[in-house]
Amino acid sequence: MARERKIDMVILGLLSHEDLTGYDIKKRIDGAISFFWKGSFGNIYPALKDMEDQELITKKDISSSGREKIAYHITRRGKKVLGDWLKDEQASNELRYETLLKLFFGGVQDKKVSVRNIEVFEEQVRGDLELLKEYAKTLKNSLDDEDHLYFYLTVTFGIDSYEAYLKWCAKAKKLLA
Amino acid sequence: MARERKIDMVILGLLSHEDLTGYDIKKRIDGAISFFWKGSFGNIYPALKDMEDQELITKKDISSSGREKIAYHITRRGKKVLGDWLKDEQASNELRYETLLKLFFGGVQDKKVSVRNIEVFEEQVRGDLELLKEYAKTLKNSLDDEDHLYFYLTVTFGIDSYEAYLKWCAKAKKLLA
DNA sequence: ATTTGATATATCTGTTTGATATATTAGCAC
DNA sequence: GTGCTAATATATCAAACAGATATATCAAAT
Repeated sequence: MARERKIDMVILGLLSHEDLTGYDIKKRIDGAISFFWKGSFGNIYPALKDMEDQELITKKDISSSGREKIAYHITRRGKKVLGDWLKDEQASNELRYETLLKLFFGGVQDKKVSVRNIEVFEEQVRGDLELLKEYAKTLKNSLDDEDHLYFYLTVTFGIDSYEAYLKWCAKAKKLLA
Repeated sequence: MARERKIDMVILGLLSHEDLTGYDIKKRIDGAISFFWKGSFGNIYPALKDMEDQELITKKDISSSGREKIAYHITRRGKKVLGDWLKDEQASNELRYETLLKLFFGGVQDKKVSVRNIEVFEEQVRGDLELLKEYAKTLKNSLDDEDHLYFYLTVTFGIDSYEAYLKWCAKAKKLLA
């Protein structure tokens, strides 16, 4: 069965706004998107090749002098595929938190080890939360721009859940003390 | 570079409590652990083979009549590896939420599509939250049992974040209305 | 002049996912 | 007791993904 390759949708989504090179796409994914989805050169470049074969995107050589540069543009077929995916109600939402895994098996070690693991997690979250709050502050004043609105929604998702994480951290440390 | 295979740690963690077959391990992972980590036969069975070669686990044939059955037991070396992983402070915590991806690119479609995607997410979360609350209710009365305590902590993490998700869903739908 | 870091391409190895294949056993309906 | 179905139990395969690496250009600072 030909499984649906999710990276295709990420790329089509990005290309629906502007033409981009593979490298640009990677940078965009590493930005705000990375809070809820990741991508690597190892799947971006093959996906671009495949999608060009399927005529979901077209490429244009925009090399300047020695530097090779290929920009990709979404086709009508590509927009159709993106739209169908958006309208498809099923969505896989997965957490992959090594910290929780370590906590689950925490009984193997001294409680201090678990407390320390929670503290490390707490620091990570605190840092990311600050970043997200910066985003939110900037976006909040331009929610009439539709793209900003959708971006803002994903950012507030991050803020709300990270704040819940921090509250949990405090409770968890107390229970282990 | 020999990357650390996370499924190894899940398996060692489970085997640190009791001897299990590959099938048992899969069932355990599909239970409460699946909220924060997944596993499949496709990586469990190869991992068991490798870890036996590395003498982190030993196998024992417990077949009865025709049915082939192999139980695995953790070795001292295995316990060492598990302990080292628990003490290692670095941990990768990743969200992979297709719903947020769809929302991020929501501008491509009518707002109703995004609202519907949030509603579907909301239903998923509500269902999982109920399950987690069941777990919590049972565990809460036996927190002096260390294993229950650690299990309880991961469960409350789920409850707290899912409750934050639901609040966000309400806000997000309002903003899109 | 040179070194560093960012840009830009692409591939490789290993890991994980999801589906499939194969066969046994237990429980239930008829 | 026969046949059906679901659960048990093994294992493999293709596709997708992650992370590292290779190669080379370009811009900017030293």
